[in-house]
Amino acid sequence: MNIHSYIMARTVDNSKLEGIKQNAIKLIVEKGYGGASISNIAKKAKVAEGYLYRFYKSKEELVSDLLNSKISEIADNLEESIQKSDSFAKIIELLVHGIFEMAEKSSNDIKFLYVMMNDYSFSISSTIKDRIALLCKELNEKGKSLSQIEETISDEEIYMFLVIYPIQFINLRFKKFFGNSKWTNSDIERVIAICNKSLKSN
Amino acid sequence: MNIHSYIMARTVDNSKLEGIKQNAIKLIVEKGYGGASISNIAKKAKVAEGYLYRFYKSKEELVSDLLNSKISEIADNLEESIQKSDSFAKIIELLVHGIFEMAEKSSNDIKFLYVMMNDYSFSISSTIKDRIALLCKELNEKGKSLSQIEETISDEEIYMFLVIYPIQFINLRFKKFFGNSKWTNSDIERVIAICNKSLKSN
Amino acid sequence: MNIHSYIMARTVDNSKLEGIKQNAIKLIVEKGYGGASISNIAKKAKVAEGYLYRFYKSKEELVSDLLNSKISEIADNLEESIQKSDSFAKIIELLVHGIFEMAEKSSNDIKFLYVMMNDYSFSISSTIKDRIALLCKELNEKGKSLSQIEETISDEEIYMFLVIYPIQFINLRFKKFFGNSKWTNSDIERVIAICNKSLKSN
Amino acid sequence: MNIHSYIMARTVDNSKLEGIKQNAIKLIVEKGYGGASISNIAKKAKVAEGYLYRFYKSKEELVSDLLNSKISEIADNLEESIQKSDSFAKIIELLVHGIFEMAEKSSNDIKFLYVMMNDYSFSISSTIKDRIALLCKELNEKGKSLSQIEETISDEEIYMFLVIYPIQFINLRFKKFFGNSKWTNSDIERVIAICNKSLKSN
DNA sequence: TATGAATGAGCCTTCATTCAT
DNA sequence: GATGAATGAAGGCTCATTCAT
Repeated sequence: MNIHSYIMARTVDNSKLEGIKQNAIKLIVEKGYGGASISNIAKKAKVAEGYLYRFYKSKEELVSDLLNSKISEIADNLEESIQKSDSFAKIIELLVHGIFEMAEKSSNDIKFLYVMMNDYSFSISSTIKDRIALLCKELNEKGKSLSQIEETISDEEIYMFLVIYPIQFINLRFKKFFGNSKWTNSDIERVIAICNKSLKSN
Repeated sequence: MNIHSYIMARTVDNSKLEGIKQNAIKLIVEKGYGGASISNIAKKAKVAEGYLYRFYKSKEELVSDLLNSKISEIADNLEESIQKSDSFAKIIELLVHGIFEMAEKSSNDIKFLYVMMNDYSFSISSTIKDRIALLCKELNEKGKSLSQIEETISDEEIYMFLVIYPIQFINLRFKKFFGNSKWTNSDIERVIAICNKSLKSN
Repeated sequence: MNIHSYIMARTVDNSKLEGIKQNAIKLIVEKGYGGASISNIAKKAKVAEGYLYRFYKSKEELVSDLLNSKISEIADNLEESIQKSDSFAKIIELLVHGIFEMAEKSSNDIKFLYVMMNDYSFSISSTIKDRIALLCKELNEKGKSLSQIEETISDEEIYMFLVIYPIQFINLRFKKFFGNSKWTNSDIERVIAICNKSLKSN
Repeated sequence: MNIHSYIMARTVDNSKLEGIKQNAIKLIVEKGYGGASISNIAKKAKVAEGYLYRFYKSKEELVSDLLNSKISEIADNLEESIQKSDSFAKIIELLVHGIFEMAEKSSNDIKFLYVMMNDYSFSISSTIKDRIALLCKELNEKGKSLSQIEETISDEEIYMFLVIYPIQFINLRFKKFFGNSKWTNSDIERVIAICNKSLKSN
């Protein structure tokens, strides 16, 4: 095997794996975990049923990995937002925009996150949970040291507003609970404003 | 047949249906919709598998009814809170306490609500959705007429804070995401304070 | 209990049993043996499910009895036709008319007979089978002694023409295999003519 | 993979599907549609239960296909008999022999046909029904143009004698209604003679 | 007598998973 | 690597039958 074919193989491979992942997410969102059969996922990803088992040893592992990887994206987003900013307001802005971008780019991803995070049968790996908790703590401390967030705010509340609130908002829109689906820039600004108002010291 | 046995019969009957409902909720929370098999539900409820079909014509109907009935409890709670109060702060207080009480009385119910509301494969009946939207609107108008909530607040945001936030908070605790499970009275007061701060005019 | 109520009871009783029988026949014809559930039969007969088991110890027994009783009607018809006639042609005429009348009076009965006779999972009691065979033999002998049927005709052929042929013809019509459903008097005459032509000596 | 194993693979494969078909037919004949469970069919065919669903999307489809395919054999038989013959008597001879051969080769097939054709819950595809009706018409016209069958004979009567009569006769024998099971060559000749006598002009 | 609640075996079907090719 | 035939456990659901009332 020469370099060329090696690169080809890798390319083909990754696109196939990516197809599996995306269709798994899509089907789980649409039909739930039980409704997303391996057979359907494979069919939509144009891959043989058995192929999937080269990467994951079970359906559960596939979904678990997917959940952890998508949550990690949120954590990455959080981390970057912290690193890139010097004020608490800036962090919120970056983070919330980041989450909305994720929703814009792939609505299924954010729906998937929404569905899977709010569940007792699947759970996020404790490593990632710890990472997120730590980032919330760091953010909280930073905000307080800058006197930009209220003293009484807990790490948990940081998480509630910066992670849960945007995800819930976006999915409420997807579900058209209050009629309007999707969102405008002013909706995003509004979410940012709410977070600011709720957390910041006055 | 005397009165006693009559009452017994009725009691036994209702307790069977109640057992089905509660064990369905419990199993769905623990294992998800797919993981909660009719066979398991029946076994735990100490009832024959087929018996369940006297009340519901399918598993889906059972779960749908359960979801709608639990959501209705929240709506009832909301409605009562509005009726019993004369200030916006009082409404929030009653409502949030009501939700925590529900969680206290039956943690599975609030977990079930959390799991099922955050899902794309099951949905709340539009009647109940409309009812809740209307109550949020009413509440918003009332709050604004009393100048107790900010002018920019939407009905949707009322819903986000008064319904979503408490449910998310409670389940975050159940999941021990930030270490501590359960909650104290001061946690409840804190949730109320957050809602007030976030919504009220200043 | 006085005579009046006794008669009443019997009357009610028989009508209920009759309802069970007729609805069983109807449902079996429409949906097959498996599709005719005791629950459905009872519902249509306006009787409790368990009531049926006062008369028959199983669903199979019910259907078996029904089959034998309807076959017996054919046998009775055959017997009467023989007794009432002095020529072979007259017998055929009476018998065929009798079968068409049965179909006219209750299409379900003749359909039921058609469905159940052509089956390997249910069978006619050997007593009735013997009775019919005997009647065919008697008829054959009578026809031959009168030199009205061909010498080579067997008892079996008598049965094929006098019982099977009319039943098959009627049901072919019910099924509209050749377009036309139901029949006219001339269709009946035609069946009689065919039987005569096929069996009689020339 | 060599040619031999290739052939083997194909053989095994077809034999599995064939096993499913034959055992389905056998069990339906023995126990009726409801009594022939997928589980039993699969067990007898030495195949996993689920395997069946690679070929048919439901039990009903399996049985429907089987019925239509067996009826088609009769239609093929009819068609060939017409094509190969120049006289009406020859057609009858070929056709009746063909049906008896089918019964000889696989008694279950003819029993299955007998059971399923005489039923109101399953029905032959209208395409095949039309084809048979057309063949009967063709046969009738041919016979009449040759002055070999009576003017009054209808297409329906052609069907009654050439298709129904032999099938009914064979199954009457299988059921030993008149004692004797199976048949001899002279029985076959007798069926042919009856058909001729009944239909032909004199 | 008559009911219908309650049972549980068994049905059809789906689907995660394995493995020979 | 990649396929998809084949498996069989388990799922939802139906239904004949029993029995307390």
